[in-house]
Amino acid sequence: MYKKLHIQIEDQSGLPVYRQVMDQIQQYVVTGALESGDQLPSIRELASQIGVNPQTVVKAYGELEHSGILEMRRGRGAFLSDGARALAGIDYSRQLRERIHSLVREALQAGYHPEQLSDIFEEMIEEIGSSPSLREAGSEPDLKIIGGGSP
Amino acid sequence: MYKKLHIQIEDQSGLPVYRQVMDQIQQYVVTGALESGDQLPSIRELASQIGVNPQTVVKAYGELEHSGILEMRRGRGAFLSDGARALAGIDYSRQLRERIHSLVREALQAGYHPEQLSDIFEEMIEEIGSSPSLREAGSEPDLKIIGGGSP
Amino acid sequence: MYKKLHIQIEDQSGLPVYRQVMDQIQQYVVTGALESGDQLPSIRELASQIGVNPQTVVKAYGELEHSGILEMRRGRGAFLSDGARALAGIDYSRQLRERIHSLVREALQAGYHPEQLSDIFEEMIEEIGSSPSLREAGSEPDLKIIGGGSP
Amino acid sequence: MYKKLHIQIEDQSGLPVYRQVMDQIQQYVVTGALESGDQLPSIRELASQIGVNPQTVVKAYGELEHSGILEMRRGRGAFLSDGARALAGIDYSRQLRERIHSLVREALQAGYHPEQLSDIFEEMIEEIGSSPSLREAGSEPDLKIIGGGSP
DNA sequence: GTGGTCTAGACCACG
DNA sequence: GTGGTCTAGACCACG
Repeated sequence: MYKKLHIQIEDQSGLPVYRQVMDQIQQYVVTGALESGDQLPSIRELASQIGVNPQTVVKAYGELEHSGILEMRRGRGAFLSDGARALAGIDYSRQLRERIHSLVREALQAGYHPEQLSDIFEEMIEEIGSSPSLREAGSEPDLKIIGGGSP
Repeated sequence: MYKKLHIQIEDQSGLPVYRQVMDQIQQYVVTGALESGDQLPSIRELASQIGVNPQTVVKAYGELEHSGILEMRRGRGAFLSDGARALAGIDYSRQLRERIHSLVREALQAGYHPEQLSDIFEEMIEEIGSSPSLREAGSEPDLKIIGGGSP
Repeated sequence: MYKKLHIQIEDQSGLPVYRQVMDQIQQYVVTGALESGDQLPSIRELASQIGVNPQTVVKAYGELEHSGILEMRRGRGAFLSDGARALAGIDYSRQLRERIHSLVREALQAGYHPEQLSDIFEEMIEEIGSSPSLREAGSEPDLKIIGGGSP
Repeated sequence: MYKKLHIQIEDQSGLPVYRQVMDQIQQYVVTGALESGDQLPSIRELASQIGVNPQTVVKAYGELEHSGILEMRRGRGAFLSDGARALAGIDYSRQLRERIHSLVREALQAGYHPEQLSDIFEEMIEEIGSSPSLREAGSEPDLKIIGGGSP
């Protein structure tokens, strides 16, 4: 009935959990993995999946609703709004390139050698790319369609 | 008498202010813009400069002291410790790996292929790594020396 | 649900309040009165019990967390870490040596002969070491268990 | 003209420096090493000897004056008052024994073996007792008479 | 001037 | 309920 999200929380990052949830959902929208009308997991479902308190998901969904990306329909669930993609922000690939750019710039400035940096990247890509949860679904590796279309 | 820091607080980032202060000072140390023995702005000075309560800077400086990067000298000020660069480097390299990890995870999760991602990285590393500005002007990017030499 | 601590603040001692709190909790751990996994009073609870501002307890708990003795779990409380006893023991033994050092220095400085001092020490050690109360009742001297077992 | 004091400041103790100065002077009085009418070093003299700021000694002398132990005579110096010994407190040897007693009790309770404790004591006594600054003066090892009697 | 501690009170994130 | 961060303001120790 809804699309299963793979949300991963990092404790070290310093970012509030609800924000990490928000960011990752928003990212799904930006990449087109989630589309207008799609149903999200219920608050309880997502909370238990990622191992946090339901209130934390309530907060994340609430913020997304506030920004117009999500619509909570009482008794039915959470759905991506019509304008979701436009609201979710700029082109993800541009955003991604910018993040990589500033990361690389900073690291080289901090004294890392290009080869070192390259090695770390390759190591991470291999490590994460070969993890079982991502390997299956191909081009949309972290999204599985659980039920049908939108309501 | 001390080195003026350009610390930029972003309210949107979700990171606590004291953490942003810590991270940016650490970045100065890692890039070599701040060196062992250098005096930092006083707590009150930095607090008023970035517009926060002194206690917030106390917290940031205190954490840096805990990690051995800073030395607080009562009545005299805050100074970079002898092993500052090495210690900051260790911290930074851990943080860098975490940032790369999240970035890669998110990108793969969003549907990028490992090869695509790898290509973008290599491209960025080559582009930035070959720019001449990094090896010259980049070493003291955001710092002005106020007053005389170090104490 | 948590172990009630009897923390006594001495205004005359010259030691900061947060330090007195730290030292006394550490003492509980070293003597085995508090063990790994035990829950401590909440910050607010302890603060109101000893009549100080919560921030003061935050500082004490924070320092103990830094030294690895305590684990703060957001929304759940403060718990003694796994290695608490070993870590507290290291700290304590350092402090003990310092205290003995000052005491001996002061006494010699005040005119005591090394032999006199040595005699007093041996006398005390023998007197206290042979008292039976130490091996029985002494192990949980100031602690009452509130509520059920440990979490 | 005045009695030279050997004051030793310990940075780790957490006690304010001015208080360590006070305590040690008071101790000299209690043990009889300093007597009514004796002149103390000047503020500057003592400050430079122990390596602290003169204001710190001002504070210590001020507190001792406040408690009636010291008399500051403008332009002449600092002298022990008539009632100094009575005001300085109880018999030092009793006080010393009490400190040793609670230290030993605590350490045994914390799990130290009597032999361990004894070893630490002997080690400290030997180490400090053989230090050159204490070896010379015999029964009043840390006090040298610099000038004559009281004014 | 410098850092260090503490209070009273607020609001947030999380369970 | 729990801990975490921040403010405004005070006073202390030290140089």
